[in-house]
Amino acid sequence: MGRMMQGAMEDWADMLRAYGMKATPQRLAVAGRVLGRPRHVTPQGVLDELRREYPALSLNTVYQTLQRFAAHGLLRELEAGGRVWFDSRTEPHDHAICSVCHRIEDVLAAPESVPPALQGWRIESESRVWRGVCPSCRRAGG
Amino acid sequence: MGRMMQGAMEDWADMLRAYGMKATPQRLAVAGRVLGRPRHVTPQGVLDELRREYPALSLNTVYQTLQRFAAHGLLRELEAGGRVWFDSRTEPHDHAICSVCHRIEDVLAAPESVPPALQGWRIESESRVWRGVCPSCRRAGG
DNA sequence: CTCGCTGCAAACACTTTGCATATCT
DNA sequence: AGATATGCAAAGTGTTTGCAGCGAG
Repeated sequence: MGRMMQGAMEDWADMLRAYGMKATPQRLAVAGRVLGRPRHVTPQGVLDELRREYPALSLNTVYQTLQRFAAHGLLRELEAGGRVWFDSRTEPHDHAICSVCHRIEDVLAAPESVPPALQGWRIESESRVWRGVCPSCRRAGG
Repeated sequence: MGRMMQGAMEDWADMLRAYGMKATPQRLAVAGRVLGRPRHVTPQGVLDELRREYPALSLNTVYQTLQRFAAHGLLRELEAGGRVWFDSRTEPHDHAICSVCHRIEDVLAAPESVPPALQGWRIESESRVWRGVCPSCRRAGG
């Protein structure tokens, strides 16, 4: 993402309004942190990152903002490790979760067909998750 | 499972001891309810089922028992809908979750190979989950 | 008898809700 | 001005922990 910060912020403001959301400073801050490059974040994590810049930002607002973004398809919501995560990569893809550092990594694998056992279902989404130890944690002696 | 209850209970007791676990009435009750036929249960759900028979049974004990079973490979642990589930089907398989009735159904699909993007990982487990509306909820107007 | 297990209750972690105030348009 | 968003705090859920007493081996 080569855009300058100021330009990007303006983009976010316009985009929020295009989706019928008010462009508040809090939402712009969250958008600037989360959207535009692939990331996996939790609400608490976003709050921690933004607290220095926005001391009054509340966890509640972060939750609502992320959920609103997800509802508009700007983020994908997923759960892992008993937490909710929001993934800014919107194209279909899968995930690998490290059981040591708990980070989530995108896996761009070939899509596969829905198995015949699911005849009669109306499928809304599919997800594949691998769990294991990531290369850097293996090196560190995982 | 055509066995008689008493016989099955004895089997569980022997199995528990074989795994180094004491064969307490609570564990036998949980084993009898959960093991031996394919089921997806939550700790609270198991407690609800057993409360009539074991009024003093505690949620804590159910948690510990299910986790102990999972640690020995008698159950598979998975999370969905912000809850922990224990799956008594131990062979590799996938899951479909109904977004209306929230039930989890087993999907016996052909296994697939680990994508090349995961080179360098030590893979511990793989899971595929489809979300959608199950046939009976569709019929009911989902 | 001994060690492990159970049950109770409190502690935890994460998420949601209610409402008065502040802010965007 | 009007509608919506924010922040605070409290309530809700689900899970884990601590510990005295109990019970299986």
